[in-house]
Amino acid sequence: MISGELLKGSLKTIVLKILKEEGPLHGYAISRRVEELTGGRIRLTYGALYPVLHKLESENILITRQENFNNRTRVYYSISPKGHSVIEEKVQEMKEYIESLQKIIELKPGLNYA
Amino acid sequence: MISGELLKGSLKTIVLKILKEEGPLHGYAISRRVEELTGGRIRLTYGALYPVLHKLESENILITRQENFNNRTRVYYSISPKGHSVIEEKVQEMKEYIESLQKIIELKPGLNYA
DNA sequence: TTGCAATATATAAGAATATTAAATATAATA
DNA sequence: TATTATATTTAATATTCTTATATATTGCAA
Repeated sequence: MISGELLKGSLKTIVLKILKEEGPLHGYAISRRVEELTGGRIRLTYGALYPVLHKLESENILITRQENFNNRTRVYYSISPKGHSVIEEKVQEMKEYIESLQKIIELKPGLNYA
Repeated sequence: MISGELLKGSLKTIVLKILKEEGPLHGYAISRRVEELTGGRIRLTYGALYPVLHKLESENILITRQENFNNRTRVYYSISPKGHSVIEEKVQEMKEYIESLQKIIELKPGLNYA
């Protein structure tokens, strides 16, 4: 698995994008979906995931709906009207970030300046 | 500029890859090179950069050479023998991470499961 | 039928890592 | 002369993640 170090800062964008395209989903399902999409390489720990979901809800970026399923509570999250523009920004930012990282990762041996 | 949030966890790999391909370089030059490569989108703040360089040196991943240039001290960093294998791992990890992020970012609207 | 894995959410303690700001100092340029 | 660029360092603070713990049900296998 990819070290959690790299995940820092991306978690919010990952959650929002998944919810935008495939929501409403509950926390556990988001986590499984990310694992599935990335071949198990990215795993969202619940200690990080749920606090992020709660924060996004408190910021009115996500809205929730509670349901009972087999006596277990499920909290379904989806994007609020306000949330959509936030997601577009976050996704755009991540695309630029990925492009930037690729320019560095694909560097070939160059001149040595010293 | 890209929010620092995303940078977390990537900084070390960025520094190591730059030094591998274009080192030896001093801290200030590393920062400028990253800015140049990413069109100003990634800026390494010195409060983050120098502590990382010091840490990598203390872990024997980087080695240093001090020089005087116009009465200013420059500390040139380069990769130690031990460092090369560390870099390969880090770069490979980042490649996989980028691939994983792309799978999420490129998601198209799908079935709504709820 | 007993125990384990999977499902489902929540939160506290701690570690790691970045930002911001402040300090220091010289050279080059306007 | 004042500002910008060069060059490094460190402390205080904020953020964000991991790990561990708690709770509780369902389904499957031994």
